[in-house]
Amino acid sequence: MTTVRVPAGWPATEEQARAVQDELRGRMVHDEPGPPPATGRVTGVDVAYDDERDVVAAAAVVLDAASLDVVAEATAVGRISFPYVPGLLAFREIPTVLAALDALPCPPGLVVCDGYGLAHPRRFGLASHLGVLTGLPTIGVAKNPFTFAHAEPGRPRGSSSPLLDGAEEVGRALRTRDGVKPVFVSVGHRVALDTACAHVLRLTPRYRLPETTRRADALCRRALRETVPG
DNA sequence: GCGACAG
DNA sequence: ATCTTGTCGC
Repeated sequence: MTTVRVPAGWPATEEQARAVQDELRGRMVHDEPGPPPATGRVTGVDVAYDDERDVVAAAAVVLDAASLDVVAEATAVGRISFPYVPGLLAFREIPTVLAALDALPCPPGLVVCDGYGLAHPRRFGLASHLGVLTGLPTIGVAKNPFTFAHAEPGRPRGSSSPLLDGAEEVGRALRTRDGVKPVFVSVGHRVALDTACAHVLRLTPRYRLPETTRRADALCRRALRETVPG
C-alpha cells in the first residue's frame, strides 16, 4: 500500500477549489460513447476517513466487466486534503484515489466513482475531475440526490427518470432493484449517459449498488482499519 | 437571510 | 463519511 501527502499547490480555500473546477471543466470530453458494457475491465474507487487521526484510505478494485470477477486491487493512505464541502468533494478524495489507481498492476478501464460527475452545481463533480486528471473514461454513481430534482422512476429494475437542469439531462435516477431506492448516475469523462447506465445495470445483478462500489468500499474500510498510527 | 447539501 | 443494536424479511 502506498502513502501520499497532500500535493503541493493543492487548493487551500473553497474559492481556490472552485477556480480549479472552473478551469478544468473545459477539458471534459463528452463526445465519446465510452467502453461498451460487459467488455474489458471496470474499476471501482472509494475512500474511507478517520477525521480524528487525519487519515484517509482509498481503494481501487478492478473487475472483469463480463464476469465481475476481481482481477486486481490496490490501496493507498494519506492525510485528509480538504474538508467536506458539498460541491468540492473531489478535493477531499482525489489525491489518495490517484495513488491507489497508480498502484494498480494493470490499466483500470472504465472507472466508477462514488458521487457525481456532470450532475454537479458547476458541472464538474468528482467523476469528471478524476477523468480529466487521468484521461480515463469515468462515471459517477451516487447513493443520494444532490443538485438536481428528479421524478420517481418506475418500480421495475432498469426504470429511470432524468436529472434535469432545465431541458438538459445531466444524469439519471436509475432503479437497479425492483422497488428499491434508485442510484443517481452521471457521466464523468469520455462516456455517454446511455453507456454509463448500461454499465451500472450490468454491475448490479444482485444489489442496489454496483459491484465496483461495493468491493471498493469494503477494501478501503479494511485498509483504514489496518492502518496503524505512526 | 434560511435551509439544504455527493462523501 | 461516521457514530451504532436490534430487527424484519428472503
